[in-house]
Order: sequence, then C-alpha cells, then structure tokens
Amino acid sequence: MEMQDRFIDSTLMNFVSDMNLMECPQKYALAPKQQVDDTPSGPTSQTRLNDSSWSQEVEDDVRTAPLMMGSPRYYSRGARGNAKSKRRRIITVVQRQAANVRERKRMFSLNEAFDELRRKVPTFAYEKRLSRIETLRLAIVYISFMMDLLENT
DNA sequence: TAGGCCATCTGGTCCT
DNA sequence: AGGACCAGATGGCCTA
Repeated sequence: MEMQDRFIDSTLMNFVSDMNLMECPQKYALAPKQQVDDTPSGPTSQTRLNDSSWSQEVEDDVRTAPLMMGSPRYYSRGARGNAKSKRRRIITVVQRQAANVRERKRMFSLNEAFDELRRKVPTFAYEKRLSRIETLRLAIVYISFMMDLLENT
C-alpha cells in the first residue's frame, strides 16, 4: 500500500514536471475587485423604464437602453445581441441592479469551484496560481493520466 | 507597452 | 414574471 502510494507520488511528481507549468514563484493575491458586496454601485432610483416588462418589436435603437439607465459607461450588446429579437425585455434599474448582484454571486461561486479544482490538480507549492483555463486543461490531462494509470495496473 | 487574466456590466435566451 | 445561464464588451491590474 505504501509502496503504491510512493509510486503514485513519484509518478505524480513526474507528471507535474512534464506539465511544464513551473514558473517563478509569486503570490497571486485575490483580485482587488473581488469584493462581492450586495450594494450596487449604480443609481438607486427606482426609475421605471417602461410600463410593460416587454417592449414591442424593438429593432435598431437598442443602445438607448443602457443610456436610459444612467450607466456610467457604454456597453455594447455583443454579437448575439444583433440577432433578430422579436420582443425585448425591459427591466427597471432596480431589477438590473438585482440581476448584477446575482451575476456577481454566480461568478463568485464559479470561482469557488475553480479554486476547489485547483486544489485537486497537482502542482508545485511554489508554482504561481493557475489561471482558469490552465486549471481546466491541467485537470483534463490529469484525469486522462489517472485513467491510464488505472488501466495499466 | 503589449498581452493575458479577471471582475463586472449588460442584454438575450432558456427554464421554472 | 423572474431567475439562471451565457457570451460580448470594457476597463483595470500585472507581468514579460
């Protein structure tokens, strides 16, 4: 049993060495913006943007929505936003802020899952913190490696 | 200074 | 109707 553990340990170390993920040590503190507070930063007035929650056939002038909401900066709508949307959902500022808070919490839990995954994949202690994409790719390789190990023992 | 990474905002779509 | 999920855009931080 111990022999097998040692075998796996040394194999793991070789595996990690092969991953070519060794870089200079540095602490990768949490991003400065990582404060998940529930206090929205935008305007707080409960401005009703529209009477109905869905607008009628909105075509081109969709850029007005963020401006109407008093957004401090301009956000374009992304590629999918150009798709022919029959009916557009109009939400209040309060609803938008609540959605932002939910989204922050969702991303926070996603990052927690990434952190948990980082702890599962083997890396050297002094190695710099893996990025999300590095974590996913290393996990894929690691799982494949372990499956091969199981098949060959 | 360019590029990578990340947090955040936002609107569209899907689902309950 | 509203929440979850998704993806694009943007700006800030950090490193080579």
